[in-house]
Amino acid sequence: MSQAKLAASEISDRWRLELSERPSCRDCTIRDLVFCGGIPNRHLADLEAEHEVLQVAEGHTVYLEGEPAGNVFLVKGGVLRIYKLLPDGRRQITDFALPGDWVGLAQDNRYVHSLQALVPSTLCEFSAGQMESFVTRFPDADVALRRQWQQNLIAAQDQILMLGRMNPIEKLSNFLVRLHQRRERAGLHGNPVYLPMSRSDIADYLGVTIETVSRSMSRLKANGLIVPLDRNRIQIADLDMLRRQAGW
Amino acid sequence: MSQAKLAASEISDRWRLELSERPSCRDCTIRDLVFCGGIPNRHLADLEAEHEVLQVAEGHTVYLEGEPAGNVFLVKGGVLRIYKLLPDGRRQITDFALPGDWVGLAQDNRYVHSLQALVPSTLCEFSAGQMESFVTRFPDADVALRRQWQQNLIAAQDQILMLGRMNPIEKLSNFLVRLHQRRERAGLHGNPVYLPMSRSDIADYLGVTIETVSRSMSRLKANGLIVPLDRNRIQIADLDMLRRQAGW
DNA sequence: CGTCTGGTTGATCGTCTTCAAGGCTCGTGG
DNA sequence: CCACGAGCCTTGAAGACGATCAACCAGACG
Repeated sequence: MSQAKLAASEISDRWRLELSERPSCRDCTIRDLVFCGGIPNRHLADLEAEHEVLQVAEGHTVYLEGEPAGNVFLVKGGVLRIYKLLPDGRRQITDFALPGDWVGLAQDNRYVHSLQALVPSTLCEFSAGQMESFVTRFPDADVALRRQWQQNLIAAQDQILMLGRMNPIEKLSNFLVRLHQRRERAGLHGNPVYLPMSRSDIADYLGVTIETVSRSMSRLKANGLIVPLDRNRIQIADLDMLRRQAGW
Repeated sequence: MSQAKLAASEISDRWRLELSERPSCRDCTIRDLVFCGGIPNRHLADLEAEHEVLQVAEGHTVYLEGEPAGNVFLVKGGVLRIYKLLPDGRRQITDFALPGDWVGLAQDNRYVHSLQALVPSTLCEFSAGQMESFVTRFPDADVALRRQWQQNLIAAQDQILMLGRMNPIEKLSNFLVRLHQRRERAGLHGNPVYLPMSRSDIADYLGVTIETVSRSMSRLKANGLIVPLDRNRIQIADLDMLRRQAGW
């Protein structure tokens, strides 16, 4: 088993799949979303041979900010939190990584943030060299990859506006609307919105406390904009109004 | 004159330089900083022919969020503010563009933010087609450009942490330290820090009010961390302490 | 059935915003 | 050369909003 290659502490919550254990890239559900779509079918064997598939358990930290970098990851399934910490422990979640997202941003060969699985997740793992090789061999993959980075930057700028200039109600509305539209774009239906993350995660994403998240949620509910179904699922009752509050 | 090509309203504060008026790319002071460095000397004539050089006056808006996009710009000289607005007029400055920076991020062929000159500025203007052509012809330029986008994303994540989790003193410290190091990296000396922007710009960058910026500035001064020389120049007296407050 | 965890709600506190006044600098005109 | 005014910045006082502290609730699990 491939698990034998890994350190003892990692065995339980992180392992690589052997080639034989992996479904073919041909059947990958997110292939069209990402750069792999830019790689012709006849080269799929290359693609499959030149990356690992990593399976991680809930709560597992894939990498920590400051660790020596080298690999980039494509989220194939699951949800992960991307976050940064201040020395005293304050945490800011910069994004939630969903299927189709790239993670592994590094500077001076160190990861610039930490990555942790919120639910059991599957990641395609590429070395920097492999990535470089792909983009030079397949121009379409290059274009797709650049577009992906730009998307990330656009999303980051939206979040900057949200954090800098919105009040908690607007922040939460914005968050729900974006989760909604992200799922719609991925071809799933976005209503009800599925929230795999805890209130504490939402708080650290919105730059407020958990109590404020809770109160804002209650107020959106009282105003008839949302109907919480359970802890992790929220029905949007008035998308237009929610959108307006979110600054759109 | 090239000014004749432009609409009357634009004549006074925006004009393109004729080829003959422009200094050669060979002598460009920022060439090594950016993708142009990836274009061999023997192809410099191509580079020069395939872009415009745009000169804009202080206060001029290069483009507005939502406008039809198409061109990207490389800042050659000057300082500009990149910002987004909420419907009710609240403004968030996502970044200040300095020489060597790329601007012109678009989605669905619309600019995703607005760009306005803080001081008279010079921009190299490329059409999307020209950029595409460059990156396919010159792999080094492609790599440099991708690195640039990643840098922008890293900076955006830093700002997300700053906006979400820091108090005003920490935000301002962070801002000053980053301005300092940005100048040092560009080969200039960063002390005293030069602040071409108004308090109102700083406030909209940090996500606070101008009064809070002013008070924080006074407090940093009272604590002996900085010595304001004049409105636009600040001597850093204790960089280490400032760094620590900035979360580093 | 009791405990534990995560979430909600209430009361109080502190910080940043808002509102207001005054100071500094610089350009303009007498 | 100085008076004046405009714009920008600073400082003070009051108020509001979100954080903190604390109690309580609901569901999961032993």
